[in-house]
Amino acid sequence: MMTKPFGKAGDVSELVSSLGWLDDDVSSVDGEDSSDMRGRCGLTTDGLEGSTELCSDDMEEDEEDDQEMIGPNGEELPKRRGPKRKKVPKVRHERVRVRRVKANARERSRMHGLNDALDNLRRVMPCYSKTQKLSKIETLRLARNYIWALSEVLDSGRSPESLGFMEMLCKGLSQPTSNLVAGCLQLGATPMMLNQMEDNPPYGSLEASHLLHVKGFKGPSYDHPSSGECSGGSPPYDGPLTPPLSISGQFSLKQEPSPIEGERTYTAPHAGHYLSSHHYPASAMGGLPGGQAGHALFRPSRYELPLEMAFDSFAPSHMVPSQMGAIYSE
DNA sequence: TAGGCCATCTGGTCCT
DNA sequence: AGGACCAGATGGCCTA
Repeated sequence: MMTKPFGKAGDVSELVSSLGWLDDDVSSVDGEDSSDMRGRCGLTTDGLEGSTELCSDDMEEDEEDDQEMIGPNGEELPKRRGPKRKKVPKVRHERVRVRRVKANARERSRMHGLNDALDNLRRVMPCYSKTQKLSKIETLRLARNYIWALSEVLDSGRSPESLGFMEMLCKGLSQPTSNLVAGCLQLGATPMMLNQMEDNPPYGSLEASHLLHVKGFKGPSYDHPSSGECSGGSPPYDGPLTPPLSISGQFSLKQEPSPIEGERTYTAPHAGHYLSSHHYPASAMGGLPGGQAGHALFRPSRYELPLEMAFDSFAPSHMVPSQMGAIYSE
């Protein structure tokens, strides 16, 4: 990944300076810390370049140390009292810089690991596409809902094909994401699913979330992930990771309070709210809009379709807009 | 142009 | 001392 110039480092140091953090007195606290702080001045790209300009201010201050202080009106100010500030050797600055560069690299690596984990999480969500990634926050919300919904299936025998299941999945999600999830669950073996077949490598460590598809899950009778073959091994890859559910049940407008988000209220449905924003995943239509290379993040609003088209593709034949109340309502 | 999302840098804190 | 983790700041990219 390319590194970017850290353009505001100078601004920060200015701010810090204006706050007096770079005052001479700082040197009496800890030489390394103060030099570390001053070392931010002039940091450019990743701290890899610009090492020569690093801490140039610091050196200038060192020189000022030996000069007479001049007041705002040109008058001579008394020489600063107190212990003479130690000159921080360049070697130390270099050490600090190297430490910072290494820390940056570690931090990048750490964040990449975090993003990889998030990607793995995306792959086991009910709607996954390599080319249309859910945002981080939406991924986490959907994962939470997914766990919650699957737990409900296990505990209460609620059918994963019920509207309630999808409602649980969509609670708290943005409307575009809700629409995406709803679309995925209803479309079954859609182009998106085919896309996943191609996109997904064998990936078995999170099989619990595939249970609806992989194991032909029908309800509580399914082996709990904590037992049997699902407990420790990695079952062979068995098709798309997303459970290709088809919502065959009648939509109801019943709103249940969320046990995991009590503060959120889902009010009475707005007529035609479901898919009302016309947001529609292009991959569900069999392809992505061209161009826009380099930005894989899911931008649902880019894939707008007229509401009628969306319904034609999403909704079961028996479903009418008036029945599709507040899948998502906020 | 505003807003959302992201990657990166950074300093602070805690732990080993 | 150094690494992991965290949160704030910042700028880039993209879309509406």
